[in-house]
Amino acid sequence: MTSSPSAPLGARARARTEVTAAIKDAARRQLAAEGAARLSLRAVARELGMVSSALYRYFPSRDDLLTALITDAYDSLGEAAETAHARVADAASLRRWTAVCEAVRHWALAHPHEYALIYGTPVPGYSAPDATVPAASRVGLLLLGVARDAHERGELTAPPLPPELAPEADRMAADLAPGLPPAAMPSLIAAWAQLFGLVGFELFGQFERVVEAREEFFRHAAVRLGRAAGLTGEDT
Amino acid sequence: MTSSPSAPLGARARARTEVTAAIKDAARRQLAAEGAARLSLRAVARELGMVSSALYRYFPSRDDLLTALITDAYDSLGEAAETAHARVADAASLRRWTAVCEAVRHWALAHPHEYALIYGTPVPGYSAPDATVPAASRVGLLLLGVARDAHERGELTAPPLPPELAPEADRMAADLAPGLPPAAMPSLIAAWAQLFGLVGFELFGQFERVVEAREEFFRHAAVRLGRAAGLTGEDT
DNA sequence: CACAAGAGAGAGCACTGCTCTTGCGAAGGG
DNA sequence: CCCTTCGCAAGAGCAGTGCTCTCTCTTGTG
Repeated sequence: MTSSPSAPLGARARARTEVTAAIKDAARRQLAAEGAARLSLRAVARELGMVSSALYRYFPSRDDLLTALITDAYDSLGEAAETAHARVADAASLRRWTAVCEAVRHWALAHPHEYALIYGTPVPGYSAPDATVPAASRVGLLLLGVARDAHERGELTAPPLPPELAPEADRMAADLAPGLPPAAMPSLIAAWAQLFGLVGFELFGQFERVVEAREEFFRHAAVRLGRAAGLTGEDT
Repeated sequence: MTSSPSAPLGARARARTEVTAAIKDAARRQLAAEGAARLSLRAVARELGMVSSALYRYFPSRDDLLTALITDAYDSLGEAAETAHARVADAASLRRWTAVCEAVRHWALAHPHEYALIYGTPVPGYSAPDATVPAASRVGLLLLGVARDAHERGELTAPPLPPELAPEADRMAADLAPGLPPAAMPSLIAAWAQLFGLVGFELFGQFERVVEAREEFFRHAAVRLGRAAGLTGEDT
């Protein structure tokens, strides 16, 4: 224990957090330049003028460094989506929905390797060590929030639901979005996943020779995604 | 050149193709067990009782081995989808659509690492060296084929299209599916990408604590995906 | 049958993640 | 104010990786 929290914090601890940040920065640079597969602890150490073994004082393993980067990436994407949403907070529901979708796409195009890190192949065997869960949920929760507002304004109509999906829909609503009609949940969750299908395909080259007018294509797809999720009204 | 094609083929060439196949088999086993990141040339060689340098007679680099596995994976998925489709060749369009979707999902669940290899993060920097294109297109073309049949039966209604997307839609129809109404193309392409969003999210753990009744959820989502793509009629 | 071409072995280079030991210097208690 | 502890970095080293080069021997083929 060192003194009170968020106070002086001890010169030693301060240095530690600084070095930790420097390591993450260098790692993020390498990640952006070369991708997660080529991220090397030794190269990071070299860039910082330290020796590789010294890094292990800050991150017990390469995977832990990656986990830190993953959480940061989720947060960065979540924040980008949230600020984009805030910028159109007064618009109609569908407009806000597409704003979030486009923010996700733009962030992904701007940070392809970080996007790959969080929505591509899970890197080490697999992971997602629970600590990443809140950060990972931000975009999904944001979309659900848009839907909830739409519901309150009467701009959400749940599509018909097959009876065998009713209990699952009830559970989803109870767990994830109390206040939303259960029948709307499956479509919303599906739209969330489908959004990342669109983004991932564009980013990972699947649209090569298939979709040329990417911007217009995505904008249209986002609107239709919102409609499929139950949003009504104009996309002004 | 050795003799006529597909004839005796020379005992030497035969041995070569056999060893090549054995290498790919061993590599595929390792891929399925450990994932692409942990696939090691030396381990493959060990399993085959050869020395690592001998492998380079057959694959000039690790990435070339991976590329071969990628093509095989695309083909395996494509074949699975095609046989599943053939099995319901007489059913209504929407039923055939969902059959393909479910085949994709089941193949992915059965071959997670191979799915990750082709639809996850591009492994080495990036690749897709054109040789993979035909294999990679099979599922997409199959879905377009379902749509074309539906169109001929009058079971496809193109959704409204914003005017700025019209030229792109024309190009898509001309390049990918002559015989389909251009206005249907963007929705079909989007549905194709969105299908893999659903599958990828389930496979990569994004549905943890979110979707529990995966089977029912996906079946419903696939139907709605087909409807969003323009398919009408029953999903018998 | 002679011989070149093909295939495998082995050593070695540069690199990786990670561990363990050693020395140093600053932080903090008596 | 001294002295001890503790955090930090360095270095050597281990096991593993992809890949190259050279050498040898087998084997199919003209």
